[in-house]
Amino acid sequence: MSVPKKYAPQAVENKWYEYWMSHGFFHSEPDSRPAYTIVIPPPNVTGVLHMGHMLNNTIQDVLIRRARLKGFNACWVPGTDHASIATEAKVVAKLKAEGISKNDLSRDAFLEHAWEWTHKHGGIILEQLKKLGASCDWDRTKFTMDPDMSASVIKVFVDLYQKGLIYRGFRMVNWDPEAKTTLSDEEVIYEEKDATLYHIQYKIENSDAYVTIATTRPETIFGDTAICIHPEDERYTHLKGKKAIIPIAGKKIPIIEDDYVDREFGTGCLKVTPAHDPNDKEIGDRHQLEIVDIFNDDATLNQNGLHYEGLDRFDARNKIVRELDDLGHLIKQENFKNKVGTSERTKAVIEPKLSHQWFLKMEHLVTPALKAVLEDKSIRLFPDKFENTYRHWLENIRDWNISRQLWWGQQIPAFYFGQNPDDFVVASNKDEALKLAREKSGNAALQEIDLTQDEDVLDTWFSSWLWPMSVFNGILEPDNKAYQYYYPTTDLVTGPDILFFWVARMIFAGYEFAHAKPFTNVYLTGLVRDKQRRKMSKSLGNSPEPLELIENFGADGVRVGLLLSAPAGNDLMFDENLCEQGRNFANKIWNAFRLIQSWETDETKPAPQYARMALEAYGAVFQKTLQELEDQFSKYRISDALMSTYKLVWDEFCSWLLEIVKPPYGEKMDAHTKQAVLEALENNLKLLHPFMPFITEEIWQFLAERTPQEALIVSSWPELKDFDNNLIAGYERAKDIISGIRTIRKDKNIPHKESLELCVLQSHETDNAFYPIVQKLANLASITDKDSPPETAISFRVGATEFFVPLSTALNVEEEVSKLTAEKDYLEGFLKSVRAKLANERFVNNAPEQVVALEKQKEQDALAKLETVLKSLKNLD
RNA sequence: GGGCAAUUAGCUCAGCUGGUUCAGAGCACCUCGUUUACACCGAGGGGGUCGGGGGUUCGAACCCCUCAUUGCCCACCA
Repeated sequence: MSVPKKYAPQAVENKWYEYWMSHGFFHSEPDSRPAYTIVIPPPNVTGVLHMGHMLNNTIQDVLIRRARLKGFNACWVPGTDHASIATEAKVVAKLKAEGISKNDLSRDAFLEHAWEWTHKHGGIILEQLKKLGASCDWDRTKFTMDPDMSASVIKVFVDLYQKGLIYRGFRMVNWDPEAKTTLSDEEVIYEEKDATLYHIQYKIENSDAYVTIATTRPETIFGDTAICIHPEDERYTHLKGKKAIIPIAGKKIPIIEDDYVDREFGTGCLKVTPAHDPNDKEIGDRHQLEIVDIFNDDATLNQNGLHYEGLDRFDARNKIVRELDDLGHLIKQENFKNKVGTSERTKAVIEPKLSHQWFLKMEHLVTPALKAVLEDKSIRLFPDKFENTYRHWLENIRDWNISRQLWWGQQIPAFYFGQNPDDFVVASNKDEALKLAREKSGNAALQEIDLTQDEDVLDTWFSSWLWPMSVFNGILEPDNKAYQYYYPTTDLVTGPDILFFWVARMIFAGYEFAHAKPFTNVYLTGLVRDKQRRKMSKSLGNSPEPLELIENFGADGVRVGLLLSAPAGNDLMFDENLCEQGRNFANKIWNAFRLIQSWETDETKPAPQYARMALEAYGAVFQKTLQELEDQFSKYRISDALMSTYKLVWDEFCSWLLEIVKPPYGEKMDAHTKQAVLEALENNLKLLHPFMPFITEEIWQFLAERTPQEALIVSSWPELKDFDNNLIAGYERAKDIISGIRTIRKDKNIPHKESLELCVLQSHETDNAFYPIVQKLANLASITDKDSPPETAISFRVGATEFFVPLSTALNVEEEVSKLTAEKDYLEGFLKSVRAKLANERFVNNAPEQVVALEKQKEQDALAKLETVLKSLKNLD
């Protein structure tokens, strides 16, 4: 098998992905090994892969591949989310484009379209993940609307209802007039917007007086059922007990007093519209005010809006303002900054609306969830700064509105049998429901046909909060082997934007239904932004096409690019240069491999001293890196871990080790050294594999004939061993000496081919051991000890040791003198400051002994250096 | 309105409980270098008064106060 000169990722990536799949390496079954489980944050079933998914899933794959190498039974469960509102919106839009209105379809007919759409577009995103190299257990792929998944959701709903945690309530909820459904508080995004504060005067009944209120929503005057003043506001005492007349409508409403009113704001007078504002609703409840709803479901005005009936709320606002102005009721308009809630999905401005909805009580669920994250730390958030956010949300949580006026999703298992609000039962199937309904109504003659199931479906998150359990069928069959084995899962990797939507709720569900946490570590990624820090979005066109990136840089390159600058919780400024760096790294690895495999060996040749030394030292450096990686991974500092690996391979392995052991031109290599280098390469491939699975497997398979069981993906992580720090220190000194000589060559324009001599003043044992390396790499004819500096030579120091390179060409005395003089000046200044410090009694008395001793050592070292500098200067005179 | 976090080289970020290296990395930049793995490369190099101001300390990028800027989260002031 010949090794191609260029590494061509595309063919290689497909080849190995198929190979891994066909040998079932991604598949996991419970066994005697410890489990390492990750469940994917299920993307929307009809979604398309974007850069956020790329980052997220690369991190998950790195974790799962490393766990697999470390001997865990690694299981990464993939799947998709039905994404109730998002998918329904897409289907509605698609039907609309075909000239079909959702209103004209029956529920069943609509669902048929939705399923068709799901089957057509569903799972595309999972296919895209395969290109990235995601080693998911595809046999376990789940969809949140799979029959068993839906059954889990229904079971949980019934269960919570029976526990009294789910209830039906008439409350003010967030209404999305575009999707015509309610939304949870979390699905509403508040944005500051420029608005107008209208001052409108209402006539006082039986009087010529007026009262002026300030409002941002003049269109709601038809829903006014009171004017409210502060009880102690002296400006308005004369209005107490009077009635005001709503302009245009002419309706009389009471003037009431409530200390909710802020006297400083606006006019100090508030119009009360209980049907369309949560605060007004509360005031209304306190004063038993009438509730007048003026909107239809699509936020057009209803018959209460009189001649504005049928108009959209914003059109109506403009027209009403004009009419008020014409009638002389508009006193003033002022600019005003207002927070407006919009729907996360449709962007429509949210309308507060009173309606019957299903709610889940949260109070009881919060307690174990707070404890796990903040007290026991049995669940850990990375980075931990999110603990604050988490705490705050949980401590201020309100009941969760879980019903949605949509069709795509799990239909609420509540069945109505009568006209009263309480005439319903909750059951997981119709038979059960009928039984309960007969009991509850006392009417044994009730038939199935008398039952009407609630039209609404459940919030998407009411199914995805079960995900870590339900993918293993843990809700329906909690004793099953897989669930017992894989749950609780190990890591969760997701964005902080769904910390409340999903992460916290999974923790609630875990403790409520499994009495155990759903996962141990939560890695929260940042947002992928463009170079200018803008969010990536379709409309800006600043989002690269992931598959094109993979095409251009290889999946390995893109993975490295994404990881290089993605510390947990920090936004990632994506730049194609990062992928280029990843691709370059792959190229480097490829060429190192090509170099090594090209070496011809001579069995009779002994291993040279320099190679033995370098390999031993490299071994220590490798172990040190291995140790660093343990630490970095335990803190989920994935980009640091990648950088450590990057430097190990590029700098230590390629730039140093390979350059040192490389045989002189035209010579063969000894077999022992080549073997050792090959082993080092294999170990590097193991460390690299989680980051760059494809190229590493490709090289691994080139290196030897392997059976499937010997594939890199299922090999083993290198063993952690003790290492000698002195060995590394000595090696570093050798490198410094080599750099010193390279600098001289560069300064003096001496080509590498021309060999030099090196003289050492005050030689040290440790340096000695590594001289063979220095001699080889710096192309030295000799290294000799000297008692005093040679006549014409350039000096440099490494640590306290003085080195000289005698030059055949005449030395530029002037240049040397000025260089040495500068050094002399620096050392003298340095000495002065150290001595000042040591002369400072307060320092000597207060600082720890160690620190003082170190200062003294620094003084001694500087003194010694100064001495040699002075000696050299004298020689040059 | 409340809370949290950040501010260190041109860019993106490290810098653990204040003390061994005149502050580190990667990328970018500059100089030189191609018959001998790789120009998707090599060698060498420049670059920061650690956001401003005060304070504590023998000693501060690190602790305290204050100001400024940015980001995020939460919140029903019309």
